[in-house]
Amino acid sequence: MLTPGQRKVFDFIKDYISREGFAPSLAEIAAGLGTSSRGSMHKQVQALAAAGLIRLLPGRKRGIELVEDGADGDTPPATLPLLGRIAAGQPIQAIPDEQTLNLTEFLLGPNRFALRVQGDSMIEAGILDGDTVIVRRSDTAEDGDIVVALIDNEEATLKRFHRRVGGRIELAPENRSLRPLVLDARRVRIQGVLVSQLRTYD
Amino acid sequence: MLTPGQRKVFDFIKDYISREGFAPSLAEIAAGLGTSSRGSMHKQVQALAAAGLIRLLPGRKRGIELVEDGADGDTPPATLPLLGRIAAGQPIQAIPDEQTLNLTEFLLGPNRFALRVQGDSMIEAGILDGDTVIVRRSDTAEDGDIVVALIDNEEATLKRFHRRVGGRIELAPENRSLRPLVLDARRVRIQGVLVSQLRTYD
DNA sequence: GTTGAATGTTCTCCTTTTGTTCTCTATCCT
DNA sequence: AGGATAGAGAACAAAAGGAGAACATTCAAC
Repeated sequence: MLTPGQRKVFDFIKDYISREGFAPSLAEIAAGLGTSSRGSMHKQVQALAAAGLIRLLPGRKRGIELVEDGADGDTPPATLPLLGRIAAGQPIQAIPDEQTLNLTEFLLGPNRFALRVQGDSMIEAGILDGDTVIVRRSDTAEDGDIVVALIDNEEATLKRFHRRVGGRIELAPENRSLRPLVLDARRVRIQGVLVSQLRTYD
Repeated sequence: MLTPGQRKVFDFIKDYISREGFAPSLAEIAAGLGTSSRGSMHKQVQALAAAGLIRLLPGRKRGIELVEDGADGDTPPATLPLLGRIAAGQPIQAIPDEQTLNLTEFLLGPNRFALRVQGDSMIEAGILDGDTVIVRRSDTAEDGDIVVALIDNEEATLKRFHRRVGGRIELAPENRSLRPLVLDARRVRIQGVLVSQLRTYD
């Protein structure tokens, strides 16, 4: 296990290299951590090399290389630690009985598929252009579900589903600047119900 | 089996390590559990080591290592079929060279942890109350990143990060009815950068 | 080449943090 | 009552790591 100092040095080196394309000098590492001792950084860097996280080219200026190994040494798990609940203005509160997030059971399931969303029609439901949605195959839906529907066997659309009187169906976007569609049920074929949504920021 | 105290200590240690990247000191564990006795924590930690859940490096500061759970093997693929792109008013278009969505590489990675979001402060960024976010541990951020920040070592918050003149930092909610915070950089500690967001509708 | 600034290396000295050990108490449960 | 569990707090020693100096090398400019 790394000490706090080693951890900070290692993180700094990784950031620096990805930002600048070459390794930092000891003085730069020190400055990056708010100290001024090159000697101290030398010790830290030696410790990191001993831990196998970096490789040193002794004597060379900026002679630090990252050891390319899976990651930090840990294999990425199928689960992520779920630290708790974050609410503005409060410390992170642990969630009892729920310490890990199992992505598999969280997102996977029978008859599911994914779609990439294009457009802003569901923006007020928090589904943005470029998001990925996971859909459970189903030809029926509950009132209020968000569904993937095929209109006239032609156009596909992601909308909120409502039954209307007279066997009509409303497909409502979540975007004030767009109009809901109200259609005869025969023209609408439900293809699936939205079960989850995800987005990456990389 | 673990005693309640041991359980809490163990959970705290796991969360701390995934959040900070290094092990907590006994005093920090105590504070995390709302007590103040390092001596008592020392006993708990010894018991956890005896139970084989952690490994201790005697005498070392923060000398706690998590024992890797066996059964690691490889992460199961965890993929979903990616049918294509859905845009209102068009048929679903296949995305060339991208027929499956690999959730593992999409969401998992080293140094990541999850948090459940409470509140509407990021609603205009499409992050709603109850969503789960995945955060990459980092103590630095780029301008415009969404970060988990600790203010005065006390309050945690999820906000958009901007550097301001004079070494000040702006933490901006994505909600027109809330005000951005502008704080001295010394009061703000970045804990991680948002890498993804997910939501389920079950 | 020569040269000089940049940079790695080694040491010594110190401060602060932190593990360790002990003693005393306070609960809780059977 | 008696044991298991755990908190408070004090005292001590070791570890981590910063400061700063002195020296050795590297490396790019000349």
